[in-house]
Amino acid sequence: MTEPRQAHRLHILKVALDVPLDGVFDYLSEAPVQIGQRVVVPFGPRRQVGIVVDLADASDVAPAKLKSIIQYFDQEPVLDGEFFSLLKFCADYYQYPYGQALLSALPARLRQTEPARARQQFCYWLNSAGQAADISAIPVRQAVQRRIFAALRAHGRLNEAELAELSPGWRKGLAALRERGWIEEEQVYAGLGSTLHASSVQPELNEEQVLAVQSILQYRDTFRPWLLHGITGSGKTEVYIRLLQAVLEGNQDQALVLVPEINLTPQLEARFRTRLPQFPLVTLHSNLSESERLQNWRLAQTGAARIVIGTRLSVFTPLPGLKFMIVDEEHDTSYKQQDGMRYHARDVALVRAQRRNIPIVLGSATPALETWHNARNGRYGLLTLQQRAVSQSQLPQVNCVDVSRVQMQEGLSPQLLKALKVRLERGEQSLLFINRRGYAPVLLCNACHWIAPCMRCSSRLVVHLRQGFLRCHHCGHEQNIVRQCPSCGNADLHPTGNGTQRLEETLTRLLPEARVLRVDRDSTRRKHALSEMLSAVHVGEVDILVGTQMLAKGHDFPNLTLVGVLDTDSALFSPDFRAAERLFAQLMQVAGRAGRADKPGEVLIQTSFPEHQLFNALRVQDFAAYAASLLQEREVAQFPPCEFLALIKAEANEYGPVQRFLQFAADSARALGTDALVYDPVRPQMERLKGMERGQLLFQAATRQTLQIVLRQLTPQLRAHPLSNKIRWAVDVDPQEF
DNA sequence: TTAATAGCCCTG
DNA sequence: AGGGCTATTAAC
Repeated sequence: MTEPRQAHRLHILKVALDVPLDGVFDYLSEAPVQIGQRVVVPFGPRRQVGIVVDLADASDVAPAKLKSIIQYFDQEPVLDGEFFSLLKFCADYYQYPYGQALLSALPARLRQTEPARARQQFCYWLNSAGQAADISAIPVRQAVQRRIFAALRAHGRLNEAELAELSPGWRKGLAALRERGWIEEEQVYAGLGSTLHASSVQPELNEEQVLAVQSILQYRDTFRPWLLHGITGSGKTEVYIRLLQAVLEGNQDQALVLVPEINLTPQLEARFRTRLPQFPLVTLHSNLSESERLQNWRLAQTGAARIVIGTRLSVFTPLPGLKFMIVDEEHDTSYKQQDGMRYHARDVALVRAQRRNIPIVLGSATPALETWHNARNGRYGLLTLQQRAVSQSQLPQVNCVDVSRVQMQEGLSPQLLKALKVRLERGEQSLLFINRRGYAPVLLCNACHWIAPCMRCSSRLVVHLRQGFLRCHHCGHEQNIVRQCPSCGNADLHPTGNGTQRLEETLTRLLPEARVLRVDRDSTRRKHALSEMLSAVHVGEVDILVGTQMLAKGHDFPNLTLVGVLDTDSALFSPDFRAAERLFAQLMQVAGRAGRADKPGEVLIQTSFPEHQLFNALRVQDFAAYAASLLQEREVAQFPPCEFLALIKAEANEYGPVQRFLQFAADSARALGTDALVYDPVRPQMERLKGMERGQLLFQAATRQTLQIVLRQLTPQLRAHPLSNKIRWAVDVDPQEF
């Protein structure tokens, strides 16, 4: 790791820029500059933000070409060597230009040429006059003022986040107190968190949890990946908390916790904040404003934040004291970046842990097959939590309903309807899980079987009856509902199949006494809609929840005892080899929603294939057995995790150039004499998307190294190809979607 | 990627 | 000649 050096007599700077070109650019510098510093440079006719990655005293570039730095951000903390080396590794591994990789890992504010200003926040306390004052001096009607005053008395110093919890109108109240001359203030780095709700209650750990904590703590300051395999409710979070406590206590070290999406961050964050109030904590996710993001990132970079909870991008956050990492729900697909540099945050985290020589814990109830494979072959330590730590509750009973053998009523089997009625009578809650939002997935002509297609995608338009339009869920295209079949002129067009809206409608009709709530992307678009809905469920204002996969994750509903699953069969025979793995993970997760407290749960799955091994494994909640059978399939097919894949994806207005470009790629790769298996260019599932014709080229190899060798030589050839600028293309190493 | 400019057809 | 368009090229 390179320490920042001063440029004394050296005056050539190697600057990385956010441009899709290999290599860095040389600039002249009049002033001393440090490696890791941000600068503004002239680049062609424009100005760009750059990062100084190296210093030199000579340049290969013609002296006349060399330009000077326009601006130095020399007041900012510099980027450290670990940041450079991790992104260098990723740029190489994922075939992405180094400069772009570096810049894309920075908060947006730092990619702009304007000086970056983080949000300034203050903390407040009572000065001696305030301490001497009495609350009776504040009129009773000034409730906010009184509350703030009382809180400052009780807690000493309060930051803005803490004050905001007291009242949304805290600024006014505080201004009034300041007016009285009672307040003292100081700039503070906010986001670090609140100690208002600190809790010192340490729940008792069960044996498995104790073993997990002890095992992991045996190997500090060593690269050691652990799979913490724990079913929903088995107490993984408590294990994380104990580990963080042990790792961070009594030092200045830092820990990074990766989470899949903002959706479940608030819960984890809240628990960490109450249980670990002694460690300043910041979050990094896309819901932050840019100034908050920059501030939190800086707190991480300077070491002020001891715990960082973040989504995939935060895996690159500079953390000088990083000693421990957690990747929660490590199987989650949102860890894979699907554009730009297509990195997998879990894999990058593993690389980072290895280079830093620190332990890393991957937690999941349904690990990715890659991770499971490594745990089974001993490369990762395997720790299992099988008991449900939350209570003495039992695992849910999983049953399949064979939909080919029963008379269905608008998508609902008699068994499922009956089960719903039973919960209604008992005053318990049910969840119906259906992965299709909208009213009906297709609009069908009964006479000629024409189906309303999307003009820009290879997909069907989904009927949104209430809003009165058809919508493509892939490109967002909307149009009025067609009244007459454009193919045969028939006016007999029917919304066919079940979506969340229709299911909601059906339930309201069949079970009029039930209070039905639909939770999908459409109904939760409003800012706090989801959390409002979830709390409505919690206080018992809802009997039946109808929802998409967004309900599968991380929400506990103690009174929920039935989960019905509709329409899963498409994933069972999907051409995507990971579809079944994902379905299994999803069903395990939904099953975990049922019967969390002392009430036993039931899961009813409607399927035409009740004997499918996936359901058999689900019935006994046996991840290991199902994983073993999947692994066997993958071995035969030579698919991951047994072998490794890379994909070149390309798209353009017409398929012709896409095909020619990919054929060139295939021919060149073969000409390079690679050991990788180079397939022929094919069209993906979704042949056309957003008006673009798509194609892809698959590479398969026994080792990552083999793929790396061929891609390293091939990518520059592709960049130089005449079609390179006419089509859109990208290399996807370890692709997740095909 | 961006943006300047080279080249080209067209009109007048 | 000059407008308006696309293709090409350079960027430290």
